[in-house]
Amino acid sequence: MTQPLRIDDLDRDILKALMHDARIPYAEMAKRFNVSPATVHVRVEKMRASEIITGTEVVVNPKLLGYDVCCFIGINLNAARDYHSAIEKLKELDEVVEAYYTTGAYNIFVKLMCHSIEELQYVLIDKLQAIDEVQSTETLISLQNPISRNVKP
Amino acid sequence: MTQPLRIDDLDRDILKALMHDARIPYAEMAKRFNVSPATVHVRVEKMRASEIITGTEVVVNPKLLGYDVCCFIGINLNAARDYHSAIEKLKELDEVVEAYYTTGAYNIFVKLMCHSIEELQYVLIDKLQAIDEVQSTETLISLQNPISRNVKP
DNA sequence: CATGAAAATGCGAAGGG
DNA sequence: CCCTTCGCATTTTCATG
Repeated sequence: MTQPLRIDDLDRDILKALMHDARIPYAEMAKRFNVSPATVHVRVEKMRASEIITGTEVVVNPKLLGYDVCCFIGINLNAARDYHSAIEKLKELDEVVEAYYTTGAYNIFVKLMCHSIEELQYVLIDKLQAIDEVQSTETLISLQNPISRNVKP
Repeated sequence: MTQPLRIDDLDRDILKALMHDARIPYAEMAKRFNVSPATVHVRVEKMRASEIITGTEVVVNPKLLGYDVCCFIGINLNAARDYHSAIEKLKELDEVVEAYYTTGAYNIFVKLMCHSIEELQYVLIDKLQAIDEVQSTETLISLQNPISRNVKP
């Protein structure tokens, strides 16, 4: 896996198209980029094999699923060595959708999605702060998400 | 749009499957959930129409595209009313992949992806801090991303 | 990298519980 | 009203040049 793969402009174009719509027909990309559908197929397979493309997923609107509250929480641990066990416990909380090991003010930084402020309060107090390894937390509530996109290939 | 749509267990199962693999055949979901492929089709169309599903995308590995540095930056603006114009300028920076309007210590919170620490330094000093509306920034570098997933339908 | 044919999948109409 | 069966159209996939 992960050989030092060469990505050319065609790969980049295909990738950009697929990052915008994973179900766009190969024939359409072929027409757009002036190659045959089979060539598109080969390139996509190559990028899957080299794990540049790791999968596909539908994009959902969390609000319409009832997730109205989005926030970030900086976590300080009692001891830095508690990192791994803390992460394992965070994985069990469905509300934690992202976690990062960070330098700076916090040991762990997480993104949380909740149905309501009440639920956030419950998750924060009774689930997150109930974790032994957690020493303190700092919460940042997001009111709006004006930019959300992927890296440029 | 967005009528108060009822989501039942079948919808949830289909959604979960599609969030894991947007190209899973309807026939396979049909077998798994004991309904006909056409029913799966109808449910997916319903969720697309109600905008619970807003699209599909391939999942890429940013590291293999050369994006080795991920960080979060808290931004304070000179004045809170500068929010909209600041966001417009942030949109023009390809390295800014997410932005949030937040309560608490910062006005705006962004996620940045860069190819290297050198590029981060350049983006931070010559692009981000060069924005008139920006008063100060605080950077949080992510060394690892042990949790990354979607909300539970 | 292109061609073309075979297999798989998506799609929508029409009918039944 | 929702689900299913069925047939056609599109798309993917692969062998060959």
